[in-house]
Amino acid sequence: MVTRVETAAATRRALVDAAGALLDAGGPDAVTLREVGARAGVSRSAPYRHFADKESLLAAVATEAWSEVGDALEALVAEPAARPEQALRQALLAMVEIGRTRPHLYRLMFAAPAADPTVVVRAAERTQDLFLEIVAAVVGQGAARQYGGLLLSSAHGVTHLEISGHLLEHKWQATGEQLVDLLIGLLPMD
Amino acid sequence: MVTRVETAAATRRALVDAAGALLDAGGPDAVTLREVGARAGVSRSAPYRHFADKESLLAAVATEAWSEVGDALEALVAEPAARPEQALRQALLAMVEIGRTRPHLYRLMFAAPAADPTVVVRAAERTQDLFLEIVAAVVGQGAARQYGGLLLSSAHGVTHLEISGHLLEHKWQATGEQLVDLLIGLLPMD
DNA sequence: TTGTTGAGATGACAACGTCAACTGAAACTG
DNA sequence: CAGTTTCAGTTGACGTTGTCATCTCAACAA
Repeated sequence: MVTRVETAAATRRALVDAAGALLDAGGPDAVTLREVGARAGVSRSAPYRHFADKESLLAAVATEAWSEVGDALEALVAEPAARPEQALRQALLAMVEIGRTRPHLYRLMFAAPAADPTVVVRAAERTQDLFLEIVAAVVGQGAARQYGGLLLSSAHGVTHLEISGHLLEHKWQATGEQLVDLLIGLLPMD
Repeated sequence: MVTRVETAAATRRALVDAAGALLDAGGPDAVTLREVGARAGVSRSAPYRHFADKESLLAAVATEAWSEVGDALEALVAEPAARPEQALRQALLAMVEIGRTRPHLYRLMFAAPAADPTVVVRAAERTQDLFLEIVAAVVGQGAARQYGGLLLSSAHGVTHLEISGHLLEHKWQATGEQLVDLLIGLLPMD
């Protein structure tokens, strides 16, 4: 027996998945409501039963991506972490990694704030709370707040520059990993 | 006497200016070829006499923006610069500044690489060469290449995070300026 | 059973990027 | 000078897109 709310939830899932798949495969322009609907097995304007408009659908995709990053960080925090700076390194490289494997999704996560940015920002906030914990284990509770902002910004900058083709390796002679390591080396250890 | 090449050049200028103005005023979605043409005093498909397509027009806007940043850096390099780290600070804060005043243009400058990214990248290359000089004056010629990549990435990350609404001040208790100063303070002075 | 609800389908519309065909004046050629 | 070419610009049209109004119909409530 399939209830109505069950099929509705399943459709919503299929819509978000389809949008994400199209985004990965062909970039933002490839995400059309018609194609999203087709892949989800419904028709072109069915998404309007689940999202206010196209922007809201994309916001849902971004929110899920942030949640996944949050889960990864949560795993890092949960571990014993003999070497705190190793956990920090993994956290920063996780950003570089997702940027490389899913650049369009990464861009979406940092897209221009929507009319009502609360949904995406709230998901990002949890992520940054966890990140703050990881940083505190390295530089201490007191300095974590300022260094956390710098570390997050730098890792994002490295990632975003790299997927934009602006991190010219022949000029800087540095990969994303090397820049992350260089940054961590500059930190005052607690 | 107005020659044909003169009016053509003038039209091209007007098109680029109109596109930039529309971008600043209403974001990427507000830049339609029809409106660009109208503001430039020509009609909807006139831009195709000057640019291959809409993407090429936007690439021209981005290229000009990179040139302006390059000019600003050139002025910094030309000065005597009693304190090299002050020049570096100004260079980094220039990125934060343009991001704040013209966020949509800033995003365009770091947009996804086009099919043929050579045009934009070449303009960015000059900018980064100048930036390399400024960095070398602070950390020395040898270390400039690795630290330059880090500094550029970090400043971009701070700026991009800020205009994306993801640099949560209540969490990190740090403005863009403070993060830039913090980063500079970490550098090994030559 | 009958009425209500809400997910989905369909038709339609305006706006958009883009192209083909056309126009006219400047620039060149003899 | 006349004839020809070139090319910036216009207009008409086409396919695609996001979105809305309307309709359908199965799940639920009474």
